[in-house]
Amino acid sequence: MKIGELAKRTGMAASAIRFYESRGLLKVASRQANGYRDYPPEAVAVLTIISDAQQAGFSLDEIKQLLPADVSSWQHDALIATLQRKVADIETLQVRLTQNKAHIQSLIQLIESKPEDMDCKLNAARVIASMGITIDK
Amino acid sequence: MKIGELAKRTGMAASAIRFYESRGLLKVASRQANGYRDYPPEAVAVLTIISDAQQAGFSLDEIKQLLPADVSSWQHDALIATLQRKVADIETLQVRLTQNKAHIQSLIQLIESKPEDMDCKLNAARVIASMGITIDK
DNA sequence: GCTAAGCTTAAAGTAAACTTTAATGTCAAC
DNA sequence: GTTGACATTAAAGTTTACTTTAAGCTTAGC
Repeated sequence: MKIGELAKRTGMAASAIRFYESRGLLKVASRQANGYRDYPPEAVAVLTIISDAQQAGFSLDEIKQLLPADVSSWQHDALIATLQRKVADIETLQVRLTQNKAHIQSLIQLIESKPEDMDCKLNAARVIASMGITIDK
Repeated sequence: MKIGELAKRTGMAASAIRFYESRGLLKVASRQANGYRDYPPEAVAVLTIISDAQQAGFSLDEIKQLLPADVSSWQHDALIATLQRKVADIETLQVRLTQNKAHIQSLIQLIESKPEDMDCKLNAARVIASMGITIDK
């Protein structure tokens, strides 16, 4: 498959795919007789992994560590340790998000129940104060 | 409080604080007689909000929308709409994180249960294949 | 045979979020 | 009264993750 189709299938730009190759995340694609890159179907899966890992908060360098050029050289323990660190990171972020969400929701409550006679500035101050208290770590 | 102490208290670099001011996230600090920035204690809370919001995946521009320069000019409805959009964003992110976490965990299971007699390449291929399947959106 | 779409490359550009640099000013301590 | 820590500014530099550009092949359709 040529780069355009791979791009279409993964939703990525062809330029991004070439970029990943240049950064060593993708092994150098074989070429057709005309010099065009020729990808095997598995390339879709690899790009999907890259995009998913990115969404999970991995940087391209981290992903590169997870997907070394030579697949057969994966280091069992290092790989597991990395993955476990990521799970821990995700859990930390989840706790954070849950708290922030609760705090934003109580803020919405607070603003919606704003007493009509309370002047704008006081209300704003109250909002700020509540954010300071509730979003605080 | 001067910028150095604010930096120490928030764990941010002074240059970052000046940068936030320049980008309009922080209202322009008042100055001491000597020209040094002078911050009220609340500045710590505001910076904490900024840092928390960032960790939750908000860009500085988004945070700026949440924390306009002139606090007294907050528009009730717009504010609530913004906050509700943020809750929705957080929920989207939560779903994604939950999925990614599950996928990483099943990957760990898979790698840990690697049959001893399975050669490296086959195992790696299995891992890749499973990532394609499991991490897929 | 021509045009348009799609491929190639290297190199430059972009956006976000800062940091670093350089040149200078202030202030507390010795 | 000079050293050293901390402050100021504008401007340039950095990193990440790409995109865009320019200039030039290849290929499919009319």
